[in-house]
Amino acid sequence: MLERKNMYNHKVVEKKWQDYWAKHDTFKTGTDPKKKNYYALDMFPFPSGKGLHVGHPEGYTATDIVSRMKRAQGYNVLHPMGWDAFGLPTEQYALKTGEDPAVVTKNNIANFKRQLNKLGFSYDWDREITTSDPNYYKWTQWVFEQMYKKGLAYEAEVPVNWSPDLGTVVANEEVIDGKTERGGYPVYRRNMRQWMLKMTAYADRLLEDLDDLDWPEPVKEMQRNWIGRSVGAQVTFKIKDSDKTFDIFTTRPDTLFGCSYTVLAPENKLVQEITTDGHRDEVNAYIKKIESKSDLERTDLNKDKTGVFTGAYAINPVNGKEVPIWISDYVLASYGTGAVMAVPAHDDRDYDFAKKFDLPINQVLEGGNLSKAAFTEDGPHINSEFLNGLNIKDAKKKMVDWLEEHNCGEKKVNYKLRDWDFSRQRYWGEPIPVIHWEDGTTSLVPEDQLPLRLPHATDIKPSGTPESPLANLTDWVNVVDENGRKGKRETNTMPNWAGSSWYYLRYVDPHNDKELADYDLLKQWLPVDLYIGGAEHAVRHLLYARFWHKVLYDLGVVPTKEPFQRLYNQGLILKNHEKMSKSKGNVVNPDEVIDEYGADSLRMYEMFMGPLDASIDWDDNGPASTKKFLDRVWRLFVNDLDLKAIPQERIVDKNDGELDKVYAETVKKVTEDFDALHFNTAISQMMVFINAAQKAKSIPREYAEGFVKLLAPVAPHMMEEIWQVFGHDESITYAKWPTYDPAKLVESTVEIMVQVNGKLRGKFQAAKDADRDAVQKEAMALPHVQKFLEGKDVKKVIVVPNKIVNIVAK
RNA sequence: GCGGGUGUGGCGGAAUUGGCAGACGCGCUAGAUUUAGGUUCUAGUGUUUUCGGACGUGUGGGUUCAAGUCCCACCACCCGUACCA
Repeated sequence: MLERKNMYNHKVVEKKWQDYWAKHDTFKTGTDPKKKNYYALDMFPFPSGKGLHVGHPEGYTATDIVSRMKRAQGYNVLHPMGWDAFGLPTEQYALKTGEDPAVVTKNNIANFKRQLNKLGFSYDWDREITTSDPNYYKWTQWVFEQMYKKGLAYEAEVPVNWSPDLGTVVANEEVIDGKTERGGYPVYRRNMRQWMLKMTAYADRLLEDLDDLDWPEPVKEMQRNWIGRSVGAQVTFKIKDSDKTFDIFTTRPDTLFGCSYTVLAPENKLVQEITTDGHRDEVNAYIKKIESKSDLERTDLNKDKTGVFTGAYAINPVNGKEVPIWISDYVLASYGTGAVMAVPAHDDRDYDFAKKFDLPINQVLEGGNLSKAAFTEDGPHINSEFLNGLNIKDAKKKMVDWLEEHNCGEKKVNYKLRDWDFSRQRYWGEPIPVIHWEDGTTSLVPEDQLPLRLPHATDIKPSGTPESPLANLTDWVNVVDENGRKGKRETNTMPNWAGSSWYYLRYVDPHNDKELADYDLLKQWLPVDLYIGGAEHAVRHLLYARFWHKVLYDLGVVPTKEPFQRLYNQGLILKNHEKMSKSKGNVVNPDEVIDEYGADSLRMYEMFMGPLDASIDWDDNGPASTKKFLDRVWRLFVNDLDLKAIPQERIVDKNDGELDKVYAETVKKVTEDFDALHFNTAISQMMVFINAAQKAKSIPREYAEGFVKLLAPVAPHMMEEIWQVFGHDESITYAKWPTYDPAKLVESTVEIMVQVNGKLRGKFQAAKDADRDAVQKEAMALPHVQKFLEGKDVKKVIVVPNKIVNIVAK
């Protein structure tokens, strides 16, 4: 058999070009001041031990295609990659195996990087960053210190999931039905001193600035709902026979006359102080019982209301009536003031509770049927003295005025958004650079001593207390200042979200050891032009990053109000309609796909499988189908039957016009679709072009080269190779992006559809923009149309120019 | 529960402002080439049919000359739900 030495071999060719790109620094970020800048960013991965799965390359290929197109269109392109390297899974793996988390992380990163490079992504690796690198987390700590100085970082008592059996705090995710996932031990909510970031101080700006962002509307909507701004009133209730008071937040101050009891969160400190002796046992038993419930179980999933009476009474400020104070788990200490007034006549939750515990239901709005359900709609107020007859809106205003006048309440804006619990009881995270001194004061580690390095530890076992494993490292924890004052370092570390809240800034100036990043460079590159990542990050990561960015904006560190101008969320890749997971054994490994079909085929299939934002089932046949297409492209353009691969003879200098229209359509559609991230339809258009080119007698060289450039962002390795076969010495990367002649798109004739009563009955060719009456006449004259008009009166004829004629007949 | 999303052939999907439903691909069927085929090429492929047509975009209503697209009600599935990343 004849050895076809030049036959396309993806293993050889892909390696060849990956080496070429690395050797020539092809993807080094451009700095040409005459060019415009474009920043294409991927959500950086957590380098897990499992390696890349096929979900990762979907978003990465999308930004890579845009980056490659932008380079060809004459932009300086910043397209970096890095590692979200701290995190719980690494810590737990290290614990289980006794390995050093730093070593585990290093190995995982090396594996991820190898896999990414096999996919041919055009990253500027000179800008690689790792969140667990002290040179990086120095600046994460620096940002924390700025927040502390501005009063945005503070300490508070916050509930955590405490597992006494594991001797550690566990993540919500690790809790299943009130038991730990590992071992099935009980979990208790207990309060702990935690570092908090005052994100609520930025709630309004986080809300308002969403409007100007080029983000999917649903993502903006989810963020708005998460922030959950609601306007209402804060009302102060006095406690009977006591000088104590408590505040409640309500969005319905107009119903204050209907308040028949109040409810405190069981964790509310006041509970212990006001509970009467007769009810103490019951109250404490109740608190004990709900300790293992999550917020979600306590509120929304909670169908059967529970609660107990404290024995104490509050005074309704508006009418002086005594109302009982209950505690119930449906009131959360973390939302509002941790206390509510209950108006069972006009609130569903209160209604359920009152029915169950036989509490009075006082109607203060007219309407509904209170024997069946609460009445929550608008109507005239009754039994409300000065509010009687008013609707909700007016009554709210009048009540707020009254409360302010009488010093027992005020208008108040409340947010569902909570301050960010910034402490983790973990080893593998950024140390919080704070020292607690024996005299009760707290100080920051001085900026010139940052980074505060995470101490190397061979034993990262749980401390057995709610503190992190760092508490075991007494050499590190205990400090003495120059005056002999003793102190202890903070043992909490930062959450994984910290490093990922600002990494996109560091890529701009990754080696700067004087500041987080140079302001002028940030000005050149921000905001990020395109940010792509998983939809699971739609709310939290993006909200945290926006918050940090705004803090840095206020500090004058960054030049823009917002970090990410354009955002896009890729969907999930499923297998048999399920999420891929090791336990289900349905994980598709990109290494194997690349080995068999090549990186180009994998990239192309992931882009062709459907819209980028959809969650789509993986088809094992997919990469084979795109390989088949790429092989057709190769054979159409390259003759590799001889010793040396040469362009096919059908590629000629003369243009006979046969492919003019389809080529122009293809350049237009591919360019527009790439910009719009509609890669599946762009690829389908390229398939249409190849189908046409295969049938054509000859292919103009200009069109062949133009097509190769269009396909290069998707299948860069094979297109580089074809480009070289076509006689070019330089990489295709910076070859000018193709253009088209719009005149070639214009049609002189159009096909007119003819309907009778909305059903298609015929069609005919007509000149473009033909006369209305002539088109109507010709449509009605069609024999097949005539058949359906027989014996009927034509009532109306609708003519849509160049498209359709609909004849309405009865 | 709440917030957000998605439902179109056997499968993944396509379809400007409402205007030819099913582009492109997978799979399947038939044929050709090949010693061979997990190769390549050609043709066909929504269901049904008395071959005129009838039916068809999750379900049930509605608006319109015309609905996958707009409106109302429902069903199913997916993502998030604050210490997974």
